[in-house]
Amino acid sequence: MGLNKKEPFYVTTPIYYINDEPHIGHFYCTTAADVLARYHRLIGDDVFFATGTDENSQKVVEAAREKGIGNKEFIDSMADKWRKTWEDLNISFDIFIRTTTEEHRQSVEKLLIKCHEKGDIYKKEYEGLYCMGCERFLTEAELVDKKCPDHKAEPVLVREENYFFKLSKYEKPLLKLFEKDDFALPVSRRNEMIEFIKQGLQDISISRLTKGWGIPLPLSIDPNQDQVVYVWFDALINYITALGYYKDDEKMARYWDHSIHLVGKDIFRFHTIMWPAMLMSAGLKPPRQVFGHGFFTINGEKISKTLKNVIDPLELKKKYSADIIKYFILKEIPFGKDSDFSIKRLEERYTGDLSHDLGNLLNRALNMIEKYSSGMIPDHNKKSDQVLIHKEIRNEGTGLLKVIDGHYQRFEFSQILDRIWKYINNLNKYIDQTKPWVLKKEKKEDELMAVLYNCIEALRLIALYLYPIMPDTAGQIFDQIGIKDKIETLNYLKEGQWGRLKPGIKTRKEKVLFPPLEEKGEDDMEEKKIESGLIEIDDFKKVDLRVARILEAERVEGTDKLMKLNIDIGNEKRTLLAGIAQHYEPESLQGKKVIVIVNLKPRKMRGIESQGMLLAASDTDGTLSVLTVEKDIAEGSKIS
RNA sequence: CGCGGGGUAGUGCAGAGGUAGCACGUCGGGCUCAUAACCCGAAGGUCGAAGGUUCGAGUCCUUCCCCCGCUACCA
Repeated sequence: MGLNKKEPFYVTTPIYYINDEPHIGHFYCTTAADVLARYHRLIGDDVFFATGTDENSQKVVEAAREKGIGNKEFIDSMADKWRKTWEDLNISFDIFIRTTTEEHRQSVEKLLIKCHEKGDIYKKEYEGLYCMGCERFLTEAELVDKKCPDHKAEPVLVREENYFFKLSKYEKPLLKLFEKDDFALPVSRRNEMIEFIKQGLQDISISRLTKGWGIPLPLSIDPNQDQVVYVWFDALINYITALGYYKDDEKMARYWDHSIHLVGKDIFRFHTIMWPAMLMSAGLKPPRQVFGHGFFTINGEKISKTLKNVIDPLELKKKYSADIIKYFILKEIPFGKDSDFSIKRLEERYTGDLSHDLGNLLNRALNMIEKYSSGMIPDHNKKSDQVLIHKEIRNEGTGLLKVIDGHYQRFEFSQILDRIWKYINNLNKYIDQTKPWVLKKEKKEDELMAVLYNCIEALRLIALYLYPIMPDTAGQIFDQIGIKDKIETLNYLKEGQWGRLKPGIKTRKEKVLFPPLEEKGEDDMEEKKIESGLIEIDDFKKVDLRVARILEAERVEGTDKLMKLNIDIGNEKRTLLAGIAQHYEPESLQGKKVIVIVNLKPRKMRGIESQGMLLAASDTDGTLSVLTVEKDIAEGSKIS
């Protein structure tokens, strides 16, 4: 790595789970990979950038059946959705990997056979607690109340004959791998993994009895052909399928030694322990680097489908451009840490940093050039280079190139933006100090032209530096300055020098960059009201509240809090679940008139569908009281 | 319980032994090229608590408190 050597560079995102909908967290990781890819292309490296979808999960079958379509139809439509999402968000991936392709099947087979030849795969009967939701075996220690903590379902005792991979054999080589201090980042997570290995590794099951979906084990390993490869084991292999491992493509030799996996902290262990071991077994090198980034909360809450706080990046893009979102997520979070995502913060950043600092700077510089230099880039005034204030602005600008490179090597995206913005602020200051409008009045033409040139030249550098993170914005700045070249085609090192901008070019000031948000209209107002906690009467009217009479109540088996209620809402009877079992006896509820939301989207819990929600009040002492009506009133009565 | 992360200005964060910093917000001033913008200045902190080490402690040690995650049955 480094600015002077041109090297191959291979960056990957995880392949995303095909049943998921893309959300801001996926976008975060993918953006980081995109930024790295763009930066390395810019400095002249030979870049390959892979992303894709993980499609061999058992749950595909269920999901397809639920939708009433074929498996293939389902995965094709979902894969399409993921690919389109990234395309729409201007992600510059080179390949989109799908694990249901024949190529991937061949990769998996090839790698497995290598591991098998090495003697690292064996058959063993296994008995364990299997969670259908997770598609994995759980240990006793992981269970909460005998249930899977993620899926709240009791795992089933499964006895299966499976194929195992000798992970335990690789403890020492793995520890050795971790000695390379930049193999696994950030350091905190690296240390955790080292501790984990030191506690001893267990062999892992890598196959499941077939249920008609997934990659069959190679014939030479499983003569019965009744097992498919465990989805996790096959998923990791996508990273080499992308390089044509199955056909010994030259890409494998070219890129593999330069691989960087960006992954979420949740799957860091798979990528830094299991995956390297698999590769070593197959006679391949481990990945060069794995980076585990942090997670977002949304307005302080964990991203969760049940909380309905999943933010679709494409929805967000309708109001804020991809560049704006990218700026925000990379600026706001030190890569590797967790942080919060909120529209309020995003808008604050937009107004302060993008609109007022950068947008306004470009606008004022172009305006002055139009006014004082008839829209032409003025001549580069050599004499001014000796004046301290001008010299400083030049040096800071050209010096950034190296500083930024250092931050890229360490994945410090927020620092890159910090440094660029420091420069933007200094430029604003520079204009204030040199006062071009005074120079004009005093007819100091030479100095005026020097200042104008320096401003616009500095903005050219800013655009250049900004390109990997905000490609559209950078392009627009180039356009408005009047430069015809596309940034991605330029020689970065050369363009990072001062004075590349040729005098005499006509500037092309267009629409202002990052206009104030208010102009965007009513959506905005609504958003603000919600943020401030105020709602419109119409918002309230969306909620259909009714009086209901409880017919029967019973505790839900195996839960502390859930009570199953059969209720009568006048024209129909319904079942709903309420978390009140610790506060009420079932008998005492019978016949009670209570208040329920009847138009709430039904939701299944513990296998029972709850068709509504019971309203109750609770205080900080933990007292809970169900809402009821003050006079007897017919069930089904509307509340408004 | 245990293991991690964290508690620093109104808010969001940085700092890891030597005069408490940044951004936003607030207040005051300047400027007029500009997107009610930009620039300058000020106010604002007993750095979670208590003890200790040290000439000197956000920074090291000990104990404790609180928040968050691992580990969300409040649909």
